[in-house]
Amino acid sequence: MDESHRKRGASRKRPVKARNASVKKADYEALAEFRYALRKFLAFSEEAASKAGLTPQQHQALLAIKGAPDTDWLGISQIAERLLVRHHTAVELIDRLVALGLVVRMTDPEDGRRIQVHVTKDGEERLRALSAIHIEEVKNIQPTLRKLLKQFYASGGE
Amino acid sequence: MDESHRKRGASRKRPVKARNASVKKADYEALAEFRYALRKFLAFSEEAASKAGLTPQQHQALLAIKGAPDTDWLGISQIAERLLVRHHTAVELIDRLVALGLVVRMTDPEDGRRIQVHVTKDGEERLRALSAIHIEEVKNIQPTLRKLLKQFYASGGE
DNA sequence: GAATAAATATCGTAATACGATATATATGCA
DNA sequence: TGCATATATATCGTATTACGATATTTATTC
Repeated sequence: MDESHRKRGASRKRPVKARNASVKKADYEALAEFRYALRKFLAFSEEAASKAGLTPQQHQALLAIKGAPDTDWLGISQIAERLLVRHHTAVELIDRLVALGLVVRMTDPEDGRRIQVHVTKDGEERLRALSAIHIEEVKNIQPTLRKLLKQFYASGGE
Repeated sequence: MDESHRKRGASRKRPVKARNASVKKADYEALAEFRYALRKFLAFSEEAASKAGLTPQQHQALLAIKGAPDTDWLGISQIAERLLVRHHTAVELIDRLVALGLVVRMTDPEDGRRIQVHVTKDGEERLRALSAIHIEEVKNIQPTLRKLLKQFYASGGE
């Protein structure tokens, strides 16, 4: 729809910003490959979590808590932030993790509204096993990912 | 569950593969950060697709088709493969895209069982706009992603 | 100490991926 | 040729889960 604009742009010495004027076959291929790689990694992660008896979100919640800088617990809202979901979604998620005995709720002594979500011994063990194989996997896919990212250096711009 | 094995391994001069023996705080943080970055990118993508009137999966289906090497169409099964979903999930997904007028079904002249899913003019335009901003975004997050990946070079091993 | 804000919780709903199953076409082989 | 089996796509009912709307509890402010 911007063909005419491109033409006008092309009449200048240098087009200001070609934007979506030219997205080439190679660009689609690069994006598609990149997304496929991400999906593969995410699928690997889901499979691993599933084998450990966890849903992907449960795994990510545990990781968010143990991966928090400085502390070993998080509040509901902070978990929601890190997981990019709404507060009440985090509430429900934590409900299920509590039911599984993988986290516990403790009211914050300094603010009665807030609760601290702590990972239990059992939760920590499962997360540790999962994390170990994830580190391996990230190492494995790193070269592929780097190669795919590199394709975008010269892409799409003009 | 493999604690005993670890113990036995630890009695050797050098543990063969410490695996999940030691996953440190920094490892959890690195994994958590990495996943957060992926979520952010995926959220950006969802938002962009949504603004274009598409679900994330619809966007990915269009991208998979136009991003297929050598051809400009794909069969249902191939779409399912690239999207890592079951065949019938892809069928339903394509149903919705057909309803939106973004793709069309054409029976393959060489195999009556197979159908070719082609992207329409309208579908292509939407995908082009989406792809342009995605290329921009990937360029933007590249440095962050590379930095995060780098953290895994020395991680978790032993 | 009443009003407002912040954190967490509850409930009903909608979207979608899935398993089980069905249909249509192709292929192999006696 | 014709039947058995395989492959590709389609249909239907179900379960999971994230969400919006709303409620409850505790803090804060003036």
